Amino acid sequence: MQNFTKESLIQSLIEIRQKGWIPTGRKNNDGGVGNTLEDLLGIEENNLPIPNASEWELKAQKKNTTSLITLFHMEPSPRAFKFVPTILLPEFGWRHKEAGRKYSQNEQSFRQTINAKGYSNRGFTVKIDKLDKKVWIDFNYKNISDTHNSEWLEQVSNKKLEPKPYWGFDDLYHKAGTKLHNCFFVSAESKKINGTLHFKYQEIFMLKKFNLDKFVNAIEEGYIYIDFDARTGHNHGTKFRLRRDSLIKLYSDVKQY
DNA sequence: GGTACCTGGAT
DNA sequence: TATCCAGGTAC
Repeated sequence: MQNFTKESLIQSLIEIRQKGWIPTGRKNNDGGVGNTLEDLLGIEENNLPIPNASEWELKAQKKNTTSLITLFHMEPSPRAFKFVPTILLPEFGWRHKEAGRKYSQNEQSFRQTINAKGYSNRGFTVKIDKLDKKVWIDFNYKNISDTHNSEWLEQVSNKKLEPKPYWGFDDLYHKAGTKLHNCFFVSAESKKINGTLHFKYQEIFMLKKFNLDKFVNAIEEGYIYIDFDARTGHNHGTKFRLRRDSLIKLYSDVKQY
């Protein structure tokens, strides 16, 4: 991999911006805007839990989306329980919308995008305990809305989530500190040209000094979401996510190029 | 092949 | 905003 410095990254990103419309390098992949940016920088695809380019993490996002930005992936503790594949998906999951069509008849889904502000309509929420220094997941069937089908309501009624999935502050600090300390955020316009998705990279933000206290406070105040994203055939992992404005606020030093 | 990471979405 | 969701790789 190329050995980037801050200066060479800024230069490369500005050159990419000057190229204008660039075809996606990943057809049929929602992550195309980020993958294509990595391709242009000569970064090989990997799943290593480290910054993309030397000490710099890269985030890209389509301009016209309201989707959340993923900070990182981390499965909850205790790891031995393997919460998502052995508990949350089989015991609390529901029939996938594409079961019997795109997927098998038995395809289950467990997707929850939740924060500390309140319970989702499937009864899940994020809790934060500053004394025990952990973020944990609660489930309470009393908070389930009755809009769900009776089969699922029956399945989870009176069910308890025990033990609670959690993330220790120290683990979160280590993950965020090593992966997110410095970051470039790049936005891109997108459109199809002759049927192929293209991106035009535009705003370039240099974000320095990720602030761990602000990170925990953002979880507590509900600006950071925990996003479970599993179906039977593919667990995409459990993510910590937030909106663009919230991402920028987590850094102490922000510059736009 | 299961699990846990990576890159991100639409309505 | 809430509730759903995508294609990849390492081990």
